[in-house]
Amino acid sequence: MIENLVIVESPAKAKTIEKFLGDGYTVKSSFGHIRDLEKKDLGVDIEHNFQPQYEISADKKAIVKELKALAKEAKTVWLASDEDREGEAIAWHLFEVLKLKPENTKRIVFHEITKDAILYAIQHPRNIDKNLVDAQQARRVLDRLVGFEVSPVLWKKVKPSLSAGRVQSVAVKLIVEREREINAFKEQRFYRVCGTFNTQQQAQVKAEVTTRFTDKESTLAYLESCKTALFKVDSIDTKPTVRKPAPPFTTSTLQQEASRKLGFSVSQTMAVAQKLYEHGFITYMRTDSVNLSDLAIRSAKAVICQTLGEKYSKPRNFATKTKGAQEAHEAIRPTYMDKTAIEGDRNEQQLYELIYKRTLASQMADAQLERTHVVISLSNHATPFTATGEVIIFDGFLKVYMESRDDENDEESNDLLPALTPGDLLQRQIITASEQYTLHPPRYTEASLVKKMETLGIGRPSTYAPTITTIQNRGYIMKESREGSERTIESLELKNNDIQIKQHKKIFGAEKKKLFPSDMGMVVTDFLSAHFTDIMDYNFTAEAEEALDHIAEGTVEWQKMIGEFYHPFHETVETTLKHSERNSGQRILGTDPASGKTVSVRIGRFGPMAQIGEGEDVRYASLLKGQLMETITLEEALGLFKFPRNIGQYEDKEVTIGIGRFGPYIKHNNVFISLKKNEDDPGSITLETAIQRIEEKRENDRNKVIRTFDNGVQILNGRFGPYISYDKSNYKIPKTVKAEELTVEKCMELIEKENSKKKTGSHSKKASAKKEKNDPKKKS
DNA sequence: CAGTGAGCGAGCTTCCGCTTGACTT
Repeated sequence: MIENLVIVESPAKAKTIEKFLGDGYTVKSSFGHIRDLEKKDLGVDIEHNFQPQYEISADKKAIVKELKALAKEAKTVWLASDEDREGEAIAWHLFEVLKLKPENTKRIVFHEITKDAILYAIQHPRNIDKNLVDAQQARRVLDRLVGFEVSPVLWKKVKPSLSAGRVQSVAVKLIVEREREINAFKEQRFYRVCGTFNTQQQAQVKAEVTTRFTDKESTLAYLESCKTALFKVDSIDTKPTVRKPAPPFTTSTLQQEASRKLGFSVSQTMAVAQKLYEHGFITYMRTDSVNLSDLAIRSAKAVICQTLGEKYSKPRNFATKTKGAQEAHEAIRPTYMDKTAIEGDRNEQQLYELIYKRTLASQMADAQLERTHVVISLSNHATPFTATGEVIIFDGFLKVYMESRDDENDEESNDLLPALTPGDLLQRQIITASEQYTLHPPRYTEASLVKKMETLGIGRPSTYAPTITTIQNRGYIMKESREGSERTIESLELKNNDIQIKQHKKIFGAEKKKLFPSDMGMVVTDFLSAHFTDIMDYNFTAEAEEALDHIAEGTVEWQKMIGEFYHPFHETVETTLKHSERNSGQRILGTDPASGKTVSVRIGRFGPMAQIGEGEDVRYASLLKGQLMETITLEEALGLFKFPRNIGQYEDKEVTIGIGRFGPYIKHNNVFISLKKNEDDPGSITLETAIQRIEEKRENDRNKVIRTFDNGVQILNGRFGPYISYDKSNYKIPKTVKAEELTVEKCMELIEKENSKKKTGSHSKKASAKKEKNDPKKKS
């Protein structure tokens, strides 16, 4: 017999709370939602007022069984899921599934995991808020209807297995639209003029001309004026400014900062944060709130006063500005502010340090700065130089932490300007005019996409990372790094009385881990935008949220809201199925000069391809990585048909260059070798480089086998280090063992161990259910 | 692994948000 059963969403939370509550309380976790709409079918009975058809999720059967048994013998069941729409629904589903009785069921909520907060919650139970539950049901049903009615339209009109949804389709659209902005961007060349000057006291001042010169002639003319000009300090403007610390982390801002400062992907950030959370180092990592508990604010204050002094302390609470924030949790912060560092691997330590500093800084005093703006005029030209300097009067929070920005530019400004007074004459040292190009809008990174989605109110802290993974797995977008191309840049340098023209090389257009749309992403976005304008509208979610609020307030019935959306929506689905053309994104590029036939591109069964001619006597070629149907030229397309191409002989065997399913390759003596992605161009690779690749491949193959035993066991070198191969299966080697020292007996032992582990694993229902769920059908 | 792109039809795919492991060639 147990006295009290408390059910929360997260097991880590359960452990902590159990400690606070002590004897008489059994605290268990539901592991999130336990029930969902039917997995296979639509799961919504449209005929009967959109009645949802729920089933216990396959991976929750065991936990439901356990909770049922415990609930049966408990005197009181406390439903302590999160205080938001989803949490309320979880409580209600638990109530229904566990067949709880109203008289011994209590609903409690707390936003912070402290003893006081939990004891207070126990003192103030309430009932399940059915209106809030209904808002969740409406949200769930809406997403199901959109996803499961639009996706099949794509299967018929574009390609099987594609997906569409309220969140993912709009996320892809953001990437597609940005790519088109970039393609439409006309870059402009200009000259940026910078100079260094000396004061009478030989102190240096760096200054810049803020107006841009668009051509070389006017730039040269300006430099000519500089030759003979007198430079005079015209005006000095000094303004005090304050800088305020950023609020503590939410999921979104943590993902952004970890990406900028540590180079983490959003899913990596979440995985590391999960570890920190499980070890009790930080509070919950999926949150949209910037709120800190009183306890946290007090202990931050104590730490700041003790280590830095009282003048650095400024306790504050931040207001959440994010659209649709539900604020069921605190901001992400260290559990204990006096813990400046933790044990763990490098990533964990780095992320903890980031969270620690951000939290501490948020409770610190503003930084006091003084910004000085100096105008330096020329005696013979109207366009002045300006110099800016910034001096920190009081560093405040900057002592600890400084937020990074997406558009970090390397333009240096003077931190410190020498003492100047208006009328001072300055001595020109070097003046440089360097050629520059205006920059196209930046491509999204994973983290900046999350930021954009958050401002649009699309997606939730728990879904940002999975959504980005999904649209990559579906092939709508790719994360890629691209090497830019080298350009020769000119700079005009005025020194003494000479103007010298110098040339140097600079890389342009390099991209690091940026999001690019695929042809499929573009075709699907265009198709959906043409037929489902409302769902593809960036405001769709925000408007839906507004309607959900009315349901939560109890002023609108959830089925009414769904009905108003569904009927016109379903009409659109039907007419699109009936009337729209199959869409392959076909584009006519022109005519092939050799044959006079039409050259076009479209998405075929195996992806984007180019085609010469139609009907009989047609030739096909796959597009290369990095080529887009939208931007490929006729010449580039024709180039694809020059393969396979013989480039010579090596060891009396032909060397040919071809393009296959996995991109360009070298074929020699029936061996295939991939070209190096960024170095080798299939159109121009020389025999010499090809031979080098062949030799490299041979060398790698030689190194691949570390050892072969008589019974067929091999120790091989793989992408992730050494591993054991036996009977067509691979087995990992524990980090504690050196691969070279493995004996055949030890190998067999490891194989046995791994095999027995697998057997027990696949017996559990949990494991097999998972397998169906994730599988990005990519990779081979 | 590496040349593919017909057409038919069966049977499958798909959403968003809550939660963790399991699993890595």
